[in-house]
Amino acid sequence: MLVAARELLAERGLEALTMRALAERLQVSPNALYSHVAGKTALIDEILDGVLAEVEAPPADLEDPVAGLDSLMASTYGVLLAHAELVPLFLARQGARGPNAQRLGDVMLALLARAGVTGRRAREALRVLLVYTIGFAAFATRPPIEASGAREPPSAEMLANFDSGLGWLLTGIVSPSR
Amino acid sequence: MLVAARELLAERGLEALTMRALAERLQVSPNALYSHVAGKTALIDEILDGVLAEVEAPPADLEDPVAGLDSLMASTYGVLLAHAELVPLFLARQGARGPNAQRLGDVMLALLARAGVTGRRAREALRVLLVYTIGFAAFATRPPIEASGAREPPSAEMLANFDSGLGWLLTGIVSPSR
DNA sequence: ACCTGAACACCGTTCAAGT
DNA sequence: ACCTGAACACCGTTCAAGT
Repeated sequence: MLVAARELLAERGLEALTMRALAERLQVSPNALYSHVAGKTALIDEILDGVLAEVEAPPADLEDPVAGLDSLMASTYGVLLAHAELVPLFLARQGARGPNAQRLGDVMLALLARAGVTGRRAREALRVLLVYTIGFAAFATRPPIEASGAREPPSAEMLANFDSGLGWLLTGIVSPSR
Repeated sequence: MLVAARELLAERGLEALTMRALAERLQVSPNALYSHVAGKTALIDEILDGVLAEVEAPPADLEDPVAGLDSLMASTYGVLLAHAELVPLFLARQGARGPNAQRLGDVMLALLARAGVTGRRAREALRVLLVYTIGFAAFATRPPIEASGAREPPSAEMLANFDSGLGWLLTGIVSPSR
């Protein structure tokens, strides 16, 4: 059922992911799905969390926690772009919940702690980094609102721009608070 | 019709904004609404753009364009928080379209130009600032995904955190490119 | 355990017709 | 110009019943 949902999403997009369409693809009646999942949002949560399994942990030989955060968020960004059709769902659900999201959050907090950022400030930094990453993926994925012309695919330039902003944020996060 | 929609939104939230509910509130049949607006998303676009009219332009006696951007984004953030129930819509629509959004974008681009940021880099900076501001409003507005405990209202601390990140971003944006 | 038939309570939108 | 009645083509979900 999860794989059928992902196929549907990949082939026909977000709006086509409907319990009824999913049932039809599985050659089953719509309500049969409720024997396997609590509801549509539970299904979506499972899909989103599954995608996060693709995020790569920073290389173990990295001694610099800030470089680790940089690497981790860049990987997350890449995974989001690779599943562009899901980005609006990540936005709507403000991330994901589930074991993979939990693990990702823990890794981020550990890296922040190693960088000397703890407690409330660490939780705030985590929020900012997630907002930035998911938000950027959303804008890279769909045309910007001032749509002036060409609709480009996620470009190397866009990725570079993401990296710049990420660097600015990380610098600020680990700099001494005012 | 627009005021009725805003009332519905304020009183009963996002999910209650339905063409049928709106029609009922206006004591009119659902399809009658289509004499006044092209469809539901057109209605939403009008509402979102209307909210942006509340954003205050930076004070005219500010000679520093970066301070102007700081002020402008802070005002935008405040307006978004004041309409928390609309933030998910801003996310979904990735901003707003309409005269007010247009004007806001133009002011931002003018300030960026005065700060020496033009062309593609200016458009990217605009995107980043919007992503950051809307994304932060979304996270300030609803519980974060790692929801560890208390659900706080948008706090002074959250606003301070927004300001910090905004400062980091602005610093990076106007610093010479690598 | 997992499915079906039937239904409930909704949606947004269109069309023809009325005033 | 602005409205209505009726309908279309959908949704997610529940319930009772079957195997």
